[in-house]
Amino acid sequence: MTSETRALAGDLALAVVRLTRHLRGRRTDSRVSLTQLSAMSTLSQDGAMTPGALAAREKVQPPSMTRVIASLNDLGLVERTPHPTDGRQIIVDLSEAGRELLRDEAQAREAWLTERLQQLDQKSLDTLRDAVGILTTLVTEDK
Amino acid sequence: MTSETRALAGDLALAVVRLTRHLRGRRTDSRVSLTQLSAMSTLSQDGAMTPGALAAREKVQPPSMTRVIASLNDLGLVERTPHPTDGRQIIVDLSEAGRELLRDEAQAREAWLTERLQQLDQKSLDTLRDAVGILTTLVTEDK
DNA sequence: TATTGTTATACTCTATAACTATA
DNA sequence: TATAGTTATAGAGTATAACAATA
Repeated sequence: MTSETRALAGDLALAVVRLTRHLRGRRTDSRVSLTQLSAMSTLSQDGAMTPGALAAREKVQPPSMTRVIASLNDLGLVERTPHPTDGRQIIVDLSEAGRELLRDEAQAREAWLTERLQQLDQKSLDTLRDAVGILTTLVTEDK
Repeated sequence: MTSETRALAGDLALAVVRLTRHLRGRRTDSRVSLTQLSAMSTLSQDGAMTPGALAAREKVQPPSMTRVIASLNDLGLVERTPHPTDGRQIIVDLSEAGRELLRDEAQAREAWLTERLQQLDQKSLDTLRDAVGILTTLVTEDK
């Protein structure tokens, strides 16, 4: 049973790594990468926050998030405003263009994956939906 | 329904990308990366083959596979032998050390993930097991 | 001193384009 | 010519270490 779980961990790791390879490699018509979209989704769900907080939510190191924010800022998708009381910090939030992109493009983005999913039966779709919830919990749970 | 599927595709993409980030970033005591392990798994399951064939199975471009094979060769985990009749081709196969690594280390490798999984109930584990099968089909199916 | 964010630097993974050797 | 593999080069995504500004 523990050994089964270990085997499942290995299989799951390979499956998600391989799917990620496809998703990243694929041209999507979207202006943003999955890394950028992930950060934007968190801002949308949890609201404006500092770069440090966003790095923590996304589970990346602060310098990595600095770069993601800079790229999104260059695209006009996020805005940075000074922290009202602490001069060291800044607040990052989605711009109007960022919100619009999430609203209009986010779901149309994964066309390849959507097409694949449409060939599955309802039971498989339900399984994947459940799995997404479980995987999200795995990653979100604090280390 | 189609719109639900589109939403699922977006959620699934974010979930697997985030989990992959964790899996890649984590130090594992293993001598091989997930990319290397993925190629080794394919060699183990499907047997010796040319670099081109391995690139096709793994759905990467040939130059990418060249590098993976070179790194595994440096580690002594795969061996390259000339093709018996076609001087352009070579045959890549796991070495004895490579087989041993897959046998002994592969499952112990994802310690972090295994620990997380052990905190799930049986129903969630079953769901993930089913999901792994579905995800694998998604990626394996020819584009 | 401690904290926040950034800069500097480097490594992995992947790609496309161009090259070499063989068929 | 066409094919298999490699080399050259580049870009994305991530990390750690060192720094600057502020608390």
